[in-house]
Formats: sequence, C-alpha cells, structure tokens
Amino acid sequence: MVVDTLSDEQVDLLFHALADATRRDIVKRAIRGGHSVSDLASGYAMSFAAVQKHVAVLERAGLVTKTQNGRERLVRTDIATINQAAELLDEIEELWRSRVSRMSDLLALDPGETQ
Amino acid sequence: MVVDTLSDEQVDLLFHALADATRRDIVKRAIRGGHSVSDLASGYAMSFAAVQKHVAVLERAGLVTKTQNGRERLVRTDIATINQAAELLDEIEELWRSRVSRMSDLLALDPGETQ
DNA sequence: AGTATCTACAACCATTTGGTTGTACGTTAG
DNA sequence: CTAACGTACAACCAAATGGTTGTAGATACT
Repeated sequence: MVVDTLSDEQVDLLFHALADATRRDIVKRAIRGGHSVSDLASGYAMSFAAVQKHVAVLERAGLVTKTQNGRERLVRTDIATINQAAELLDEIEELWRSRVSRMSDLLALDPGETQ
Repeated sequence: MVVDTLSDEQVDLLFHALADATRRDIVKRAIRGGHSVSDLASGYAMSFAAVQKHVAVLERAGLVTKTQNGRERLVRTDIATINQAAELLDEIEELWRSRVSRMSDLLALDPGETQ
C-alpha cells in the first residue's frame, strides 16, 4: 500500500503545487477530465498564460496530466499523486502516534491529552 | 470529525510550510517536543537565523507552537494541523470517488479500474 | 557584576514566483 | 486558402522566498 520513496525535491514540488488556491481549484475541476486549458482558464480572473503556468506547475508535480485532443490539451487530475501526498501526512501522524505512546511521554501528559 | 473551514490563505500557508524538506524535518523532530530553536538549528547546515525563519513559517501555518522555558523556546508539532492538511487531501479523493462513480464515467473505464 | 547563551529582528542579497504582454506554431472551421 | 482558435514559450516586472550578517534584549551561569 505504500507507494513512496518520492525524493525531497518531488515532495517539495507536490506541496508547493498545492499551496495555491487557484491550483487546488484546478485539481478539483480536472478530476472528471475533459477540460482544456483554455476551458479551465475561462473560470479565473487572470490571463490564459497565467493559468497555463499553474497547470504546468501541477504537471511538474505529477498532480495532473495533459493529453492532446486535436488542438486542445485535456487536463486530468492524477488521483494517485494526491494519495501520495496524503500518505506523507499519514506517516507523520503515525510517527506522532508511535512516539507519544512511549511511557515517558504518557507520564508527562495530562490524562485527557493522550488523545 | 470535520474540523475545517480553514480559509484559502490558511491552506496556502499550510501547504507552503510543508513544501520544504528542512521544515518537514523540523515538524518530525518537534513531534516529541522539548527541542529549543537552537537545538533544532544545530542539526542543519545553515545559520541559526535561517532555522528561526523556518520555525516562524511553521508557526504561522499552525504546524508548531512555541512555549517559553527560561531563555529558550520549546518547539512542538501541532498534530491537529497535520490532520487538517490530510483531511483536505481526503476531500479531494472523496470528490474523485463520487464523481467517478457516475454512470458516464463507469462506462468509460476498464472493469478493474473502478477501484 | 560580568559573561555566555538563546532568541528576536532588521537589513541586505540572489533567486524564484506569479502575474503580464507579445509572438509563433499547429489545428480546425468557413 | 484564410481566418479563428488553442497552445507554447519568451521577455519582462513586482513581490515573495530563503539565505546571510549584524545588533539588541532576556535569561542563566560563575
């Protein structure tokens, strides 16, 4: 179930791509696929080229893929990459769970703070 | 179980804070707590001030908190914020699941590709 | 008291980001 | 063929990032 060993640089690209509201919106809109870049661009108050750059950032991060369809490029979200990002956070939570369960930590915590 | 309604700006801060290997490492090291800023700084090949800035970025994102202890500031990871980030990605995955389950999508997918 | 340690913060700098406009090229429609 | 559309990419610009050094204030040690 663990897909990982993304490099630090790849993880940087991943989270950086997600750190922008427009890009997160594009990811959601591209889940169904079938949206061209200009189709996506029409939904935002910025130039086509700006949206094109956002899509490129998402593409570099592996969050979307583009497939040519005539003169358009159809954008589709790669849900597996979203899943990898979620797993990275799960790993941190797992680390938290395992470390907090040590006796020394439990003794230092208030009774209600263990969960 | 849903904790959300983080603003777009807060989500930006969250993912941006996670988009740096040094900061992700600090988050992991600060899970147990008890590390001062200079303690953390000694582990990286950069100045104290640089690490201090990284901690400030994490603090603004709500990923760590600092508590004064004499002349030091002890840094501790706020696991709830990590959880919020994970939930944001889960929401996207949920969106994917719900949309992909529409008939029009199912018809276009290979039998084994629906899960 | 005097010194060393930990932190905060300002100033500075090179690079990256996120936006713009303009140009060029492939593809579709008349 | 010509015109319109969708895309790619370069050049440019202001602002943010990620690093540095230097200065100053609190706290602890002897």
